[in-house]
Amino acid sequence: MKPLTHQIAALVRQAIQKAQNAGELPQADIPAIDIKPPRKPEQGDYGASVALALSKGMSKPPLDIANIIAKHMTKPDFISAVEVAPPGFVNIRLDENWIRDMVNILITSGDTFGALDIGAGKRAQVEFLSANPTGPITIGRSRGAILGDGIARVLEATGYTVEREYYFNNAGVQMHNLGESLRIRYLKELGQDIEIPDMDKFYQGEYLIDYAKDLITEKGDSLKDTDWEVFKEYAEKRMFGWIQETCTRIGIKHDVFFNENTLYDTGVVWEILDDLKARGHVYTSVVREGETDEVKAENAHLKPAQWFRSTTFGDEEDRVLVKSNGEATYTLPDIAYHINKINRGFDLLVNILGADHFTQAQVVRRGVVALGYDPELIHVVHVQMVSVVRDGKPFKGSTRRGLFDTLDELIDLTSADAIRYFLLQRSPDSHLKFDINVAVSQGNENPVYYIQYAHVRCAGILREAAVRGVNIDGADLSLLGAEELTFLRKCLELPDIMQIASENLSPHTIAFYAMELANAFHPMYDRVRAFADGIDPDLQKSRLAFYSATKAMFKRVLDLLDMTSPERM
RNA sequence: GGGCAUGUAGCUCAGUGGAUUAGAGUGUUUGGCUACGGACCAAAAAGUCGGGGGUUCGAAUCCCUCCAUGCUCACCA
Repeated sequence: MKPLTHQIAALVRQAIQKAQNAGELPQADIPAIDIKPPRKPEQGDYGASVALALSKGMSKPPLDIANIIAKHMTKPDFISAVEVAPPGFVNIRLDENWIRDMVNILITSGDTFGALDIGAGKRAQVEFLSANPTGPITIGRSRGAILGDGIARVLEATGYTVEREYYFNNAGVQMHNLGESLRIRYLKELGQDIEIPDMDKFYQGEYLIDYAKDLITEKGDSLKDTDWEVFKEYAEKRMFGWIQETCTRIGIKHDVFFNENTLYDTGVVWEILDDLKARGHVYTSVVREGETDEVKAENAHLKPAQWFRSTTFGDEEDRVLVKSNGEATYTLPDIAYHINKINRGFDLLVNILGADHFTQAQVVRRGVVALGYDPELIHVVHVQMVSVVRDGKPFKGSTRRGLFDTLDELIDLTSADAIRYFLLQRSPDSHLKFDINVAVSQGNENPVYYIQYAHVRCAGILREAAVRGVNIDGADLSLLGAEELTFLRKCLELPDIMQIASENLSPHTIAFYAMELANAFHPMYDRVRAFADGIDPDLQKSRLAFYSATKAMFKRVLDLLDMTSPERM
């Protein structure tokens, strides 16, 4: 089904047009019609404020306009009443029997409830977690990973065919450093007295010591005169396996692993460079065009590099594509990669990056424009930093040093469900504080339990029903009262939530909704008993049907978040 | 100094121009368990929506400005 607000907005628009055609309202542009629940439930289920916005252009009091709109509104089966309220709201009441029928819909097809077709026939690609495989996944990086997978799930649920891709940066200096670091560990493990070089470049993670030991077990000292490349290959392979293992633990599975190396192997990187040159966007120089003599003198010792004249496309300064030593910077293959993605024919490209990559993403975007491609296809979602807190104090780590704040460690301490929810519940724009103590806790402050407990309670009712031999055949839904209807109204919001989450690439709205849904459930559960003393068999049946639907609803929402739906806790 | 983002209850955060009274969770205070599992429920207190201007019927939301915080401005990736 389509979101109710969109269906109602269409009806309001039709009513305005009918009134205009009948000469009861003057011709005027109709603005976007926003449908929201009124502040107070007794004012109706949904309301439109469009009469207020039309008042000026139509030179009529908003209340009059609202009355005319209401008069021309058609009422499909889901609407029972259209009312007008000052200063000019058009309010809609849903038909209660239609709402009750939600129970049947949820029982029979709850697993697809809220699915939309806005991406039908379209292919989307979500690229996330891409990085040098120089270390395990940290908590900081896991935010982008969870968000990327969350976005992919939302897009799937709203009709897109989705590919999840990992761009594997296995070329470049950092990987060289990783190989060199392993080589040194290997030689040290062999007993050689080697000084650990420049701390900035050396990866200190203890896992490299383990890898070195494993290498000695496998190959003995046969690699002692080998250079860094063999070690890089080995470290990369091990690291890749580790990262994938962690992904599996948290429920993330990529469909495509794209190796940066292939861009070099196929020569695409240099084709892109030639294309940029042919278009006149590249120049060869020691320093940027227009630099002062002072800067020129400082850099006089360098050989010329090749520069992308990105200032043509609004950049603050030009960027190096090929260093004076002849190697490409990260920028050039990154542009080539994005061109590659565009050429694969996706309708939507989503790229999850840390906020620290903002400038880089802008440069790539300008490169795409310079090559004559449409950058609008590419949606970059920047996640703000995660600051990890433990016992009220900042908790920091670094991929290059030891094993601090890894996602693995956090999964060990908490659960995949808790991490999923915590990292998904906030807007990507917010600076997320991850409190390890809260995530670890099994108490009230942890919303994961509150949501899952709703599902557990429903499961408990179903178990009780089985014991009592009660089933839902022939349940009379008209027996469901105001409390149940309030909850079902909340369920009806899911399609709207899905649309917002899909269009804005914001799965956190679903996480919030899950909390609201649980918040609507628990108070009702306390008052609406299925099997307490004195409840007659017909009412037991209808309430059992209702809780069966409720269970399906929580299962659906938890599935959307890729969280488990426990039967017991 | 430039760019991006953030600033909403003690804390963590929703809120994509609409309803005399700005929401949720948590925390605080008070009350409720012979239970379809209390990991729950009920109630209360708690806010100059960072400050100041502006736009209009109407602003937490849009514009300007100032303040504060994070990230970023490499021939690193």
